[in-house]
Amino acid sequence: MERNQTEELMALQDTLYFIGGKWRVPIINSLCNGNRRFREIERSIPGITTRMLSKELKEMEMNKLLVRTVYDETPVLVTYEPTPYCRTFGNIIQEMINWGRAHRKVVLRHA
Amino acid sequence: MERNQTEELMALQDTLYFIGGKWRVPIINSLCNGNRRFREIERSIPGITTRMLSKELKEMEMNKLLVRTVYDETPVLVTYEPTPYCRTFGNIIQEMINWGRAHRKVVLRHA
DNA sequence: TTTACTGGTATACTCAGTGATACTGGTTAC
DNA sequence: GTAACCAGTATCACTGAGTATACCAGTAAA
Repeated sequence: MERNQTEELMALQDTLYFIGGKWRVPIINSLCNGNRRFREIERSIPGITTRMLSKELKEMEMNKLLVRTVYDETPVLVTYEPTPYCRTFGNIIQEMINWGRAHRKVVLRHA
Repeated sequence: MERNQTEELMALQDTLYFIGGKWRVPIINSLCNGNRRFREIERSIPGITTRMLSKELKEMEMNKLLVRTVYDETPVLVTYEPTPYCRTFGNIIQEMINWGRAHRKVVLRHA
């Protein structure tokens, strides 16, 4: 019981650490919704800056959450494709969306 | 489709805002696991400081996530009881625990 | 009487995450 | 020629979430 509680907490904190930060989850969601190009993702998440998006996408590429592909066309075309690993967050994100919908009236957003 | 995507994102960001911060989710989890007293909760979450726990518990009381009760015994006894509202995070937390377990090997914790 | 528990408060600090703004080099459309 | 798109980079500034450490009053056990 006690041991189990500790193990649960560690699993929980691993997850929290991995999706920590303000933008990681919205970006995963955007990719899973079919957005692929930089400006497309940027537009799909109001409030995010190019700087933060760029930074997050780089980290996510390193963490194997997405694959960045540069097509040598003209003009140059870059796509960000979510990996199957990225999609393992589907359940968490869906539950978060469910919660947000159910409690829309309660939460006061910060501007 | 486009409209729907925006609505989803807002629900998602509401949730993220509400459970934002490093300690909120672990505290909810601790309460839901049956921990009730201040030092008990504190011990159940390694790394948290009294200051952060105190701060979070106050906010959570204001947000109706828990009820703080002072029993006028000797020595004084204080309990923190999760509300049904608090328990609505059960699904999200369970999914986070599941994810953490499944990907234990991949994540590198900080410290 | 000294140690350790309870439920916290007080003060000071720090730094990572985020925001704001501007800019680049190339392409296409008007 | 100029305006707007693409995919970003470069600086600078900031702030508040989180850390570290110490402390308090009361109770109780050794």
